[in-house]
Amino acid sequence: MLPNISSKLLQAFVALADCRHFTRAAERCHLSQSAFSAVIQKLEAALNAKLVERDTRNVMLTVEGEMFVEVARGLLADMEAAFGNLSDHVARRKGRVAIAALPSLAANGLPAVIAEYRASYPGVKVQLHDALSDQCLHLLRQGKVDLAITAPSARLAEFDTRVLCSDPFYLVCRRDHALARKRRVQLADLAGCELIHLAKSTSVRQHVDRLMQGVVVRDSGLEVEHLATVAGLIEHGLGVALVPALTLFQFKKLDLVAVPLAAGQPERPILLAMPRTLSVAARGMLELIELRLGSGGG
Amino acid sequence: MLPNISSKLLQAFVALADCRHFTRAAERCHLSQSAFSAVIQKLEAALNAKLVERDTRNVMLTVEGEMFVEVARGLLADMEAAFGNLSDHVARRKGRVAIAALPSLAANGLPAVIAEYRASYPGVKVQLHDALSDQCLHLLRQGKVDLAITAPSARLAEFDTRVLCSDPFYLVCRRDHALARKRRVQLADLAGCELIHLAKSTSVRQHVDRLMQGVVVRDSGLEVEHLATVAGLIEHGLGVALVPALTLFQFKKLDLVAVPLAAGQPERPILLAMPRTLSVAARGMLELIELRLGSGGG
DNA sequence: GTCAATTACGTTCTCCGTAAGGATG
DNA sequence: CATCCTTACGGAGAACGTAATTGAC
Repeated sequence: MLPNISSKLLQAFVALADCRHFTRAAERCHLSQSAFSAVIQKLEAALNAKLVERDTRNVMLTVEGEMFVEVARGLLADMEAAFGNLSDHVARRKGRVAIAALPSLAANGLPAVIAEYRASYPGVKVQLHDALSDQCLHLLRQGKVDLAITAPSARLAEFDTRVLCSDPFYLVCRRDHALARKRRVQLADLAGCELIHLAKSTSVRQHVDRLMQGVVVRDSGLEVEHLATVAGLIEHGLGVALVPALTLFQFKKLDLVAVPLAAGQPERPILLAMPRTLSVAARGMLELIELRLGSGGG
Repeated sequence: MLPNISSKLLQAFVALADCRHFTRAAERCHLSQSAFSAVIQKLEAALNAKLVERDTRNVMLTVEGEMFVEVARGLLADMEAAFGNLSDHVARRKGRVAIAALPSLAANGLPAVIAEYRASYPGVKVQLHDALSDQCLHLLRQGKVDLAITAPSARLAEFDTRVLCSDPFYLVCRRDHALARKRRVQLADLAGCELIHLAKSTSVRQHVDRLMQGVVVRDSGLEVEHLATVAGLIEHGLGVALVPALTLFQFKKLDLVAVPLAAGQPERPILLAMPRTLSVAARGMLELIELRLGSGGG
């Protein structure tokens, strides 16, 4: 039905309409005059309409030509806008990258990366959501963010993931606790301690359970949802907890001590999760994040 | 700046976006699968953007691809609308023809022609202005009409004109006038009559002056602007007049006699005047008018 | 092993520039 | 006769199809 019209044909016709002169219009299109003539004929054939009245001395558009030239201008403008827009996105002069990240990373590692990215690509809007891992995943699933920096979860299966870095565990206890003085603690040191747990659904809890296989602790019976609660419980002498380094900021204001585990213990991986296709802008951000925050890089 | 994008490329990409499958999309475009693959690559190269993520097993658009496919759909829709519209005009399924014609022709010859035209091309709007020759010319110059059927005028030089037919002169007189009985009158018969004149600016007057060269008439001193006035003057016995047949309708209601001039006398030509370019619809009307009303035809 | 996209390659067609032709003022 | 659009023609490059290749499941 629709004939094969190219932007070149339209540009040629618009040039002719502007110049009303084959030779000059041909120059404007960087074509020989005869090639240009052929282009116009091809357009007329494709549209099955005479667009130009040739008088060998005068060039004038037919009524249908006048009608079509306005359409052609519109189409070319649309094309140019579309191409420019796409080109802007590819060149990262435009666009948006939304990131969801665990609060600690959002507060510590990411700001520098975002600043660097914005300096390079000031036209790209960067959005940052600080959220706990569940919420990160939710935002990713909703398509609200392009990248999520979060802890592992079974529900990440539908996304592409890669390990960004890993997060060592710390023992958090009161200043007067027996282990508070040590520079590092062994898992065996925890034998007999009362451990305060997070809910079984959390990835932290699952890691801790794995770490503590074979170590006998006293059952505190305390299993709560929020780290702030954990902190309060510890502060009141109800036990100790094992938490990843990136959550320690939740304990900072209190008079508690965080002691790193001895080297060689499994750490909680921090993942970069993303949908299977990324915008150019998001891919750039991904690369920068891996470069600056990845285990390999800085 | 703008790369050469053709509707074929856009259609191919839209087909791919719809099918998410090279082979099926290729079929839809009536291309071999390899040619289709090349088309997509060409589009990507032209836009300098990766539009499709190929997995050999899965085809999925990139973010930029999703962005562009909507644009492509819009462009194609615009093209199709533009092409359809143009095509409608060329096929005379749409359009407008406006005609200005002398009242007598508008009332007598044209209605049948217009009816025939509308039966053939019911989508084309036909507008008819009945107007005296000056007004016809004015409408033509304003671009309000495509065709004018009118009497000669020096100011028609800027337009294309062709003779449609010619308009013989009649003597108009009272029933009791000496010449009222004759079946035809010779110019010499008018010798000694009092001739009532139209203003010198009118084409009728110029014709009459040419006809009457060498015939001596009595000077009535009456020179008026409107034929209705001429009629009134004749009715009251103040003279006679020579007028073209197509103006006789202005005398019909009165008790006057119109006698044709003897054969062989110059007649007033009736012209078809038009701008140098005509729409397809107007050209069709022009041809029909010449066929039905022209001296050669019906 | 099969399905599906890409690459390889030869044919055909299109596009383009040079040059000759023809119409107009 | 000078201008300017069209036609003629030949070579370079693009487009296409067939067939071989690669890759994923």
